[in-house]
Amino acid sequence: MTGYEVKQRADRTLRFYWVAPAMSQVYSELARLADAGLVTASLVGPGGRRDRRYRISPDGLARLREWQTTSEPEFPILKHPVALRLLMGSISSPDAARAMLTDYRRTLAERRAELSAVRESLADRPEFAYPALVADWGLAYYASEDAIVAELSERLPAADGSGASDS
Amino acid sequence: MTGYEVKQRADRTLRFYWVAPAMSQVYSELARLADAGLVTASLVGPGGRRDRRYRISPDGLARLREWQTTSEPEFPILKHPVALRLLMGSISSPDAARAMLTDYRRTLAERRAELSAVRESLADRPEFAYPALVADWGLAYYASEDAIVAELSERLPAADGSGASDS
DNA sequence: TGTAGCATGTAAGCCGTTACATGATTGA
DNA sequence: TCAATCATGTAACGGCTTACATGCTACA
Repeated sequence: MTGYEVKQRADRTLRFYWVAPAMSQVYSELARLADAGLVTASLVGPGGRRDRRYRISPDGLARLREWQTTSEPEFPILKHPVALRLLMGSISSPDAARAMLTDYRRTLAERRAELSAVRESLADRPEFAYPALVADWGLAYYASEDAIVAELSERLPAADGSGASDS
Repeated sequence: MTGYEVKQRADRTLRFYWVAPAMSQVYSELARLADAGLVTASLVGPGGRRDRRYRISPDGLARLREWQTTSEPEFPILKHPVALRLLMGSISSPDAARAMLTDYRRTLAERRAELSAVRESLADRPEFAYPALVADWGLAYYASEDAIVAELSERLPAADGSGASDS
């Protein structure tokens, strides 16, 4: 794949479980991997274009496999701007918190639809069995997130004045 | 609070929804906030120790409130090393994937117990109503995570040779 | 002929980490 | 008296971002 294609692939699937890397990072990382011999590059394109097409090397595949099965996975890192704001809900009004949660459910629904589309494109394709499992994982996460946020919204105090104290 | 106390607080609650910052970051960030006038520092301690105790300033509180209610929260960022490895499950054996998921459920249970303890310490304390809501959010997440991982484990192909192809 | 998409990079900077470095207080 | 905990910082570096910069190809 070219760097550009790697970026497209990452935007399609990787971003749900990791980060969608910037183009600049894709290119610099690919260059580092090539230096380390973990991928090989070839210049391609009819008419001698300077597109670089990368392929994983046997060494790279071995290292990837080793990383995958031997190294201990870290615990997932979550950075949740909505939960972070809710944590300090007491400095503002319950209504502000409620509105924020409602908005969040909306964007959650959009994300869910995007991942659903990915999941459908993976159906009945044995070569994508693992990506399909992971997509289902993501969909389950979004479903549970929507359910708990709905519940939390209801548990928020009814509208009255404004913020109480915190410590 | 002192920087040290801020760090302890972050380790106790913030780490479930964000990151547990390194001590060094707590101190440098506190210094930046003090420079910006968003917190005020006072030297304290019997006998003239040089402990710095910080307090949020009126300006800081106003800015925090503004950030909380006015700024649009980003969508949560998840970095999930287990999902990332599972995504490429086809380069190794289903058994390796199964073992990884089993391990993950174990550490998930530990985390869940830790957050449960925090949640219990927050019970029946109206001043911690919002932190309690957020703790319940986290507990719901861990519960759903455990359920879906158990299900995915079962959907993994039964043991046979080793890895198939991927693309 | 112009614009959207394909394609590749460099530079500066932010957020967060680990490693390094220091010192006071409490209590076994 | 020694170890754990409280307490504060600096330096180097990693991963990732935004801004900046360039040029080709397909097609409306």
